[in-house]
Amino acid sequence: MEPGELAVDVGNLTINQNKNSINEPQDSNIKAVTSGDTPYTSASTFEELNLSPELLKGVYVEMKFEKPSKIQAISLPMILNPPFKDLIAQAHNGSGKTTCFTLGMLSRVDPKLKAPQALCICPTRELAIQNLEVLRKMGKYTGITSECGVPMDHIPIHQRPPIMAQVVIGTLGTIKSWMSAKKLGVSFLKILVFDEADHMLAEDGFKGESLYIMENIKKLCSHCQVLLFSATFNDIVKNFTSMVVNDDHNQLFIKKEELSLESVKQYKVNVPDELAKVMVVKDRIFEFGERVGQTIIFVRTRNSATMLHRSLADLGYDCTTIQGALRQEDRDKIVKEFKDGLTQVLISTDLLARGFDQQQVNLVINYDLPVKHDNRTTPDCEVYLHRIGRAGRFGCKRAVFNLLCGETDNMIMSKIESHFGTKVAEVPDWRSEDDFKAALRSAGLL
DNA sequence: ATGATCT
Repeated sequence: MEPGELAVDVGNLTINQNKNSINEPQDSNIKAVTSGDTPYTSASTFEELNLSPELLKGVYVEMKFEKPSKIQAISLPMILNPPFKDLIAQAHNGSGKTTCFTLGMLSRVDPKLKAPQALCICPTRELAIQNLEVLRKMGKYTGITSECGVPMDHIPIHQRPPIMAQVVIGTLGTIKSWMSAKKLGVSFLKILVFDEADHMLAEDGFKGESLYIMENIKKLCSHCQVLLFSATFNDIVKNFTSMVVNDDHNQLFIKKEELSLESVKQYKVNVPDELAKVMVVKDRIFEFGERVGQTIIFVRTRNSATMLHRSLADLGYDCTTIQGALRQEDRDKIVKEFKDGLTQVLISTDLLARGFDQQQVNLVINYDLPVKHDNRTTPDCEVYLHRIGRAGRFGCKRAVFNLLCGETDNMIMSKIESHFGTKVAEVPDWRSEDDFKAALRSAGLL
């Protein structure tokens, strides 16, 4: 902590949950570090935030929110009030981060100025589209214009008119190309958001590209508020974030011990070979899965996504698969079908590991464990947390099955367990229907 | 040899 900064333990503030989030993880120990002597009062109602009547209507009528969640109560006064300091905020999956920066963007836009004033950068096309849908819903009565910056049509960038929308939400690559083609003016930007910020700033993530955008904007904008949001910030990224925000910024972090996985029932299943993995998926997941809601199966590579999908399809099991090599239209179609509940089981690479919000998902399968890309024997604990965060965003039922094959997998799994300080129960026999039933029952799913 | 974004 910098000298002069004030650490406030806001752990005992009243928790005001959104009506519709039954099992919102308790952000019980958010550590707030506010810089300087700017006082902030936690907002117990949305009225206190001085939102426009149109925006407030969107919050209540469209979003059906009642009161700010914990992260919203603490972060929104920091985001919405002068001097509009930069913010680094960590909060649990499903705790309402999107609402924080969406309200931030919508309320800082000057409706009369028809130019990009808020920009949100996301790691994937799917997340950008999802975030834009939330923003349009929340901002329905404001008349604020928005545009999705993802590769969509086949019109070359140079044949496009300049972007006029007041809020732009998009993926890194598209935003970057729009900027270098001078189609996205940033002179009037007031607020810049990085969703899944730790990944956006990670060395093995999108660090270089993010810095390009950041520097480009800072050259043309004297004062643009920067918000960094994620459920995870490892120590390396955490240290680096101070390089991209103003020295005089606010921070909200969750204690590592508090980032617990308690609300998810985790299991490990030892299998002898890959065929056994496929058999577990078809005999257990398909048998029980449909009864307990939707399922996402995470695999490591695009190729194994395709292979698993083919194996299951050959056996007559109905599921879909998504990965970055598919055509954009196909990706959109598969996500839409899944969100509409038309498909029950979706196989995915880590494309959907972060941020993807589908409340009916109650089961997550780690067909392959999440590992570092430069070292396949090292677990990627951040990705693990994000993957299991896809399950049970609504209601209190959720389970994760980790399929382990061989010594290395067991070693990786035990490293994940010790990293989070949790013990993952083992399903004794992968062939036993009763063992799976017992596991699902214990998770509250049967 | 491998996830994610663009030109």
